[in-house]
Amino acid sequence: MGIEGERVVTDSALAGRGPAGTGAGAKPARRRAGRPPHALLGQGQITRAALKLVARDGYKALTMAGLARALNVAPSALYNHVASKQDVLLLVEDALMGRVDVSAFAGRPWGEAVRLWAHSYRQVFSAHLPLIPVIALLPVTNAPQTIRMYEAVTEGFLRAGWPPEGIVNAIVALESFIFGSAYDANAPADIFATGELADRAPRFSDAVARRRNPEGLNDADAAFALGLDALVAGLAACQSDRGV
Amino acid sequence: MGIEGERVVTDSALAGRGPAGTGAGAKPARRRAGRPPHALLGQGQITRAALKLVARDGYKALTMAGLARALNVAPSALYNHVASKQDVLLLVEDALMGRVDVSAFAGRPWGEAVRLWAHSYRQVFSAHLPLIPVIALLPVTNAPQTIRMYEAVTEGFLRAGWPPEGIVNAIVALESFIFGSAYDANAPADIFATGELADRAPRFSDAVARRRNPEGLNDADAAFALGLDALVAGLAACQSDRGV
DNA sequence: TAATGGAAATGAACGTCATTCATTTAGTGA
DNA sequence: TCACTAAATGAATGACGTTCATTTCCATTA
Repeated sequence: MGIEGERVVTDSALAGRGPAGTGAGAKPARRRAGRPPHALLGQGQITRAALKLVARDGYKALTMAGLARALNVAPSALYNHVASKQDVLLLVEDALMGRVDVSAFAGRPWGEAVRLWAHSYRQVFSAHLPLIPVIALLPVTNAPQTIRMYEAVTEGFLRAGWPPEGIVNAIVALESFIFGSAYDANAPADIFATGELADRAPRFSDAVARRRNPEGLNDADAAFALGLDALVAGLAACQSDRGV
Repeated sequence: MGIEGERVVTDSALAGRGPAGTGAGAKPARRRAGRPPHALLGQGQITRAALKLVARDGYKALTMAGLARALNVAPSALYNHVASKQDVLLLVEDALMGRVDVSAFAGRPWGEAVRLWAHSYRQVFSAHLPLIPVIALLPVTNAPQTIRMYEAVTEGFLRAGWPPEGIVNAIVALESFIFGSAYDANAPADIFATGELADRAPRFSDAVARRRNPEGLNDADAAFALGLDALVAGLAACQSDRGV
């Protein structure tokens, strides 16, 4: 909303070649070639359209053609603003990092802050699994929201008395657990169904059948809570032991 | 090696239509259409060829066409033995599970066994990142090596006195950490380079610069060792506290 | 004011990839 | 012996990411 200039320009720039007259409400409005009076695209619009598209139809629908359609633009127009689809994923990833709640590191005790951050982090990216390789493998350079998050977390660790030399490794360890748990949160309920091979794994099949979770937690949430408790407790203990 | 019947059949079934005569050493040997005298393919051959292809050229090269070429077969022939490329990935995944060392669960103390297993598990799949979504999201049914691994791990937990109700959650928590760490093991060295935005994240940039690892460990190995120690210690502690 | 250069759009085309289908051939069971 | 099925080829298809020539508009400069 606000003065985006989009609608005005779109209306005046429509070609008369539309399939059925020039009805103002016509959806598949076409534009003639050439640079439009005002810019239609930008990294911001692309990012927002990608987020909306993924929210509605999932990552299977996030194609350059689909994204262009959502923006009412030709696919090749996107390449004036991003170098590749990877670039789009990077934009989306950074936008999502802005949704990770790091506020607890400002005031709460370390253990509680880590837990709240980890839950938020996992929740955000559980719905965006295809971005996990992007986060885990691509440099954070030029990803301001991502850097902002790391800064807030680091501040929290420092405030809790962590030595700077050990902070990054602790964050990476927590992040690794969070990424893996995000995958697990999307696993089907029957992922451990042994089927015909049950008799070849009697103890495992029994453990799967007897699996019990704390009240109100599903399987994935219970495993995450267990691992997170263990990691937080273990890290707090390791912090004092482990010299540089 | 052994009586595979492959070579013999291949030689006799070659069509004389080869580009340059019928030289016995001709590489692009073509076969005429129709069912061959003896089967050329099977899930075993496909799995082995896929593993070899990935080992040589990586997952980018693991295409149905490339796999068919490695097997000296038309791409469509593969679909007589697997339903999809996902199916191929599943076969490869299960084969790799056979390489994960679970022997420590037979005799060593629980903490040491978990550590050895986790290191082996991470090492195997660090070189096979594209399989992680497959492991994490697809049911283990009809994946015998995978089930074998879980059985061995479960046995180790039971032997250490773990209550059956809590074993699966503990395994899932460890696995999540292992998967995330496998990604991290493939991250570039400069993944945390903040670049131009360094001044907006002074504490994080400082922590990255001052990062120090135990002797002989690179960044990824150090973070993995730290998190694994914390998880193992934390799980051992949680085991007693946490009732069902 | 006219000319020029670059930015931003279209639309056509390309190459890769997974997958399907018609066809051919060989083995198997009735 | 005959039908059926299994297992191969080769051609075709439809997505998808990406590139390129072309067109149009704006901003800068002579």
